[in-house]
Amino acid sequence: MEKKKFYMTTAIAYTSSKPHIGNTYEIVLADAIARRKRLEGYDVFLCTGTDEHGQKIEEKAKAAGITPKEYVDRVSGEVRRIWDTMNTSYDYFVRTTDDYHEKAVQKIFRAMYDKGDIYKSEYEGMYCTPCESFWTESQLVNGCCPDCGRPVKPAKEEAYFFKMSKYADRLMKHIEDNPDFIVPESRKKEMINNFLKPGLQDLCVSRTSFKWGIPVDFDPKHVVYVWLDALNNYITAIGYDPEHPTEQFDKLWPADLHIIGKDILRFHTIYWPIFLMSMDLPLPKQVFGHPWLLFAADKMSKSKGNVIYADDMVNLFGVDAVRYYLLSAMPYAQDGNITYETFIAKYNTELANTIGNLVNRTVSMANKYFGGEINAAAIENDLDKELADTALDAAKGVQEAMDSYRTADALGKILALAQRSNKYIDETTPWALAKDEAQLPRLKTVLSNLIEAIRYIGVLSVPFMPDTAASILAQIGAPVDTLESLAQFGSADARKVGEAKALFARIDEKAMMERIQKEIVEPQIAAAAKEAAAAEPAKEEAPAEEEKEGVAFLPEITIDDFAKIDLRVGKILTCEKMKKSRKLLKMTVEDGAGTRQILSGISKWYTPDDLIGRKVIFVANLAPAKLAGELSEGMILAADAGEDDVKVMFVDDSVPSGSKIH
RNA sequence: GGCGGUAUAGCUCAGUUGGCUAGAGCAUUCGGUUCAUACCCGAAGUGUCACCGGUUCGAAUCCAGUUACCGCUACCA
Repeated sequence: MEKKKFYMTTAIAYTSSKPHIGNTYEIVLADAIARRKRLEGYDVFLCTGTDEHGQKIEEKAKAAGITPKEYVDRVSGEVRRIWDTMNTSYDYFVRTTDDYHEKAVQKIFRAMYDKGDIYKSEYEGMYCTPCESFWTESQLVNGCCPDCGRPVKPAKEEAYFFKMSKYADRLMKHIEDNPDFIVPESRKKEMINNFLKPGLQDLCVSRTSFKWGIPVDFDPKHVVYVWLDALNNYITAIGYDPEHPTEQFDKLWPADLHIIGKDILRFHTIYWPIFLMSMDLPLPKQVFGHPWLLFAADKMSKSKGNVIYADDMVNLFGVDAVRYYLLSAMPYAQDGNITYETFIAKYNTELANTIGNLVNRTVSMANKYFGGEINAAAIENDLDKELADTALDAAKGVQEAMDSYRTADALGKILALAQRSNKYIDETTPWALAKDEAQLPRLKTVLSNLIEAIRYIGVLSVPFMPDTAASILAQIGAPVDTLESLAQFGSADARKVGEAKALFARIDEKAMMERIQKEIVEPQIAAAAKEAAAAEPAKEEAPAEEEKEGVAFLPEITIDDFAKIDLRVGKILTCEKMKKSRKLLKMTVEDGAGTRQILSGISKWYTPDDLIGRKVIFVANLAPAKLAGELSEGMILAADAGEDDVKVMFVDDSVPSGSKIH
């Protein structure tokens, strides 16, 4: 009988910098699901890869003094190395700079154009380079990108647009008809309420402002928008070609599961399905937007020395321990935490003490008492029955949990079996049985049952901790690792077990924390400080994302241009939080001639009390604008004082209101 | 402002369609055991299940409102 196919993908990693452990979570999650599906008998194809185009990369490469291709080759290689370090069993690694991908995307673009779904028009607005996004004037925050807060440049370009609205109704219907299309549920609501219900805007799908992308073949000064480029990896990787159908594509598509981070759900549940509709291709069956892994609920940041990289963790603790943590500590629909302390605690109690020690003590006893000879498991009393039931329950529970990709629940079932097995040892006291010749048959049964329970643990662990599972199965001499062998407790034959070998060495927390401090935290802080100190554009190492664009200056202007701006000193007379807005403060400012109302988006950093009575500089001749229903007649000057920090420019109280600033 | 989510033991979290004295793991205290990686097993707990009303024989669970935090989104100079 032919095996049922299961095509799944991860998002492709953007090659702007090395992925930290939060990014790595995704491929490990996907790998665990893939391995489990294989165990269940599916013909699984897991695809992952790297997303390598875009202006951001073009600029990073320039800063590094190499070509974009050299740059992405390096980062893509690094991504792949980490994926391999994590022992992930992807079947294919796609790169958006691969020749076949680029050609296919060009054909897809042309087909959409020919069909009338893509049309040529003009795009005008403010452009944020790092975010690769256009913004309207009104979207800007303090004249900067609302997403990242960095400066934007005015830009106008001829561009191609995709008619999103054409397919909106069909997409809405699809989402309604297929309740499992978007999971978790809460994410689905965000997509429907924020995008589909208000109505979709046409999407700009080409750029002329930079070169590093896939050229539109019939209009080569344009490159294809990164998302229209990147999303198509899911079909080009398996051989999609609009002109020449391939057997592999016909077999694998539609994808059964796209695993992505919750932050890019919009692209995968709105744009991607619509692109597919335009191509007359079936939609993927499910998109799972997983949560993110956070460092102790704090954002990871190099300057704090708390960026955790997967390879560092693997060096310290071993690949399976890291996989175990990622897969067991993440809640299903909420962000999870990781700290070195919680990692070590979980490692010691669950892996070393509960599972590792169970295997070790059991195999040791089998060798000690019977030279490793054991029988098939046998149920002789209630204790045996309970152990067997727990094992069968674990097999069932893991299946159920994995049907909805709840790896934490699945691992919990495995752990529970290990705990029950340890208890079984206490209840049956093998060391006491060993002292009585007449009890030896019973002792053998006890050990055989234990080994059988451990076999369940081994087989069930295969998708999560492949090496550990293999070691467990080798130690107990169990050749089988199929799910069928778990249908009945005691299905493994009498045999000889192998040597006992510790699976997870216990960690001395104090010593380990000192080592981490010295080997990881301190060097990281030092490196960050060095990077910050070298305010010069970095050359060798790619600069950290945060500090990249901050110092870019705007184009030169003349003194006449400057003279157009009427800067004045004003005293804030009243100030209050605006009910309708989270960011805005409404204030009355004495401007020398009278008073005026000014709104400012600084309520995150200042309370009204901080401002009332203070003198500030404001732009007096800025065209009034209506914000959140209120009029703003000017703009208070404030500085971006750092990442997510704003400081208002206060003026000495001796300066009269209305004073002009030169 | 709109939409959504979360608030449960010191910590991290489970709690399915409302049903007995509200759970698990870690940490804490006490007891047991010695095969094993100073490990394992047992016991003891502590909770106004965010707050306030309501529906119900009965609510952590359903409904209305309030507060706090988070996410998405929006025309916030």
